[in-house]
Amino acid sequence: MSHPTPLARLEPGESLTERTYEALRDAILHNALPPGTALSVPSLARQLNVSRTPVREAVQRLIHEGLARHETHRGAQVSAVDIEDLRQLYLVREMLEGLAARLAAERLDADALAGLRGILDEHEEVLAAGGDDAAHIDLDMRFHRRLRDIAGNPHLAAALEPIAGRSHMALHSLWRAEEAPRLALEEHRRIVDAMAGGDPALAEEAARQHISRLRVRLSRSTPRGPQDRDAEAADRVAGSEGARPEGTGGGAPA
Amino acid sequence: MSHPTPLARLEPGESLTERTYEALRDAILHNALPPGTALSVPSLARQLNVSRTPVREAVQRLIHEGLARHETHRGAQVSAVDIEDLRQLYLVREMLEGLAARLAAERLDADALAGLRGILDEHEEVLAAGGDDAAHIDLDMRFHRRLRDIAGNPHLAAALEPIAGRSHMALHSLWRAEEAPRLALEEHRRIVDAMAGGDPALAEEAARQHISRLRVRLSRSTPRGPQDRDAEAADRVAGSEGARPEGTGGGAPA
DNA sequence: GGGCGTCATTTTACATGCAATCTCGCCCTG
DNA sequence: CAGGGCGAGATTGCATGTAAAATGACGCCC
Repeated sequence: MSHPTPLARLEPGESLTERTYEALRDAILHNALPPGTALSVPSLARQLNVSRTPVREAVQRLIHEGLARHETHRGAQVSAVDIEDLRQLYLVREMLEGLAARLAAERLDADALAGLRGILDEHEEVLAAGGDDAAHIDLDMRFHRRLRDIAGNPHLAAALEPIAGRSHMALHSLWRAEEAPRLALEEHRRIVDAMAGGDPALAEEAARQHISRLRVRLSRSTPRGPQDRDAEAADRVAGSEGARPEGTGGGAPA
Repeated sequence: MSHPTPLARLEPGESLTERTYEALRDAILHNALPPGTALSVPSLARQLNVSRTPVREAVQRLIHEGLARHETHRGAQVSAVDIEDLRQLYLVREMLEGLAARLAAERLDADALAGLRGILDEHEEVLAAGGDDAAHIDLDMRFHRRLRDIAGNPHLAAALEPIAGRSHMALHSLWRAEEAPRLALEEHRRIVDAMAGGDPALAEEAARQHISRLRVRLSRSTPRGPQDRDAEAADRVAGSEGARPEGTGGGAPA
């Protein structure tokens, strides 16, 4: 059996456009269509056995969300998220995940808490079973997606979704099953604990620190860092309780 | 001369899809297509003298950015941003505008500063000349858009753009040329002053307070506010210098 | 007179046609 | 053998065709 297409068959349900979009999106986020892959509309249409129209619309949606890039008369290709992109993405994510955690903490109920804990437990199992990178990234995505669902602010979710998506894309090429996954899980736990403890401000701070540390680890793993010095220091020092509400913080006043 | 269409003629330049999108977007943001207006693809195509394809794609883009809503087999219509939406939008905007102001302050150069000050001056003139709501809203949009351009983070700009767009849509139905425009201008000035003073943290705080106060004024003008009490108090007290970096802030730790 | 089924119209969602444009490999030239 | 131009094929961008579905008006029956 040959594998001319890495795309999952379209699942039944919504419109063709919607299903095509989801198939492509999942393929990209799971790295089945790695960055740089050309997204030729006619070719995808043939592979998925649909006409070009829904594929075209799905690809445009991907472009809007930044999962693909577009050049006139040259078509689309899966975005490459480079280190600088990721750094900038994390700056935005830090604010938004913090807000999401705060709102989610304010609205937390038993079901929501159980759902989050369930994801954490699954995550723990995956890590214990030996690190499967893809599985870890998937659980990371599910955790954060669940969190913003609980937050109950659709505008926040809409803003955060593409940013989180692009962040996760980059992980496929950056994470080599080191310590990072375990650190991430620990930090997820800290967020959930703050939420369960009924402390929205602490939850916000924990979520911000989580992203902030991802950014710092990124800086460490790459020999670029100009002004990342102080951030690294903050990461080394920061305890588990909400230190400065500033999280990343700008420089001191002139 | 009859006005069968409130849509500006398509401006020459980019692709038809792009120009159609911009025409529709501007019409919505300037309230030429008020919330609830049906966006029938064939009808718009006739009015704009293009085929349905570019119109369809433009409408989908609007939907994606939240300027229009979509129901299956029922087409799209211009979104209605209600009070609750606006409150939730402001929560997100507060974080993002704060980040934008901080980043912009860090990257500020003479040109950028002159550009911002120019907008402020124009704004002052408009207010002095007597309040034209539409002109004010337009300048407000231009100010914030310029700010995020200066910030130089495309991911932030992409996240903020639709949120700011929807926020501004709502103003058409909410602002009745009272004190709000002047307050907004004063707060814009405070942001720019902090940036000019080389204080990114203060700029961030000023931007957050700006949005936070918009939200509080919103709560005051509508008899809803459940937990807005403390926010109103904060607004009354807050001085011009960066008080708590928290801005809106959650409660104290348990 | 009011509720209900029916039908015409309109629209969406998808399919396909087509010209202009781009890419890329091949061949010709020096 | 290197370099440049050329042409074949593929792709984009836009236009249009079409079945299925929804809406709303109309008339009919009770």
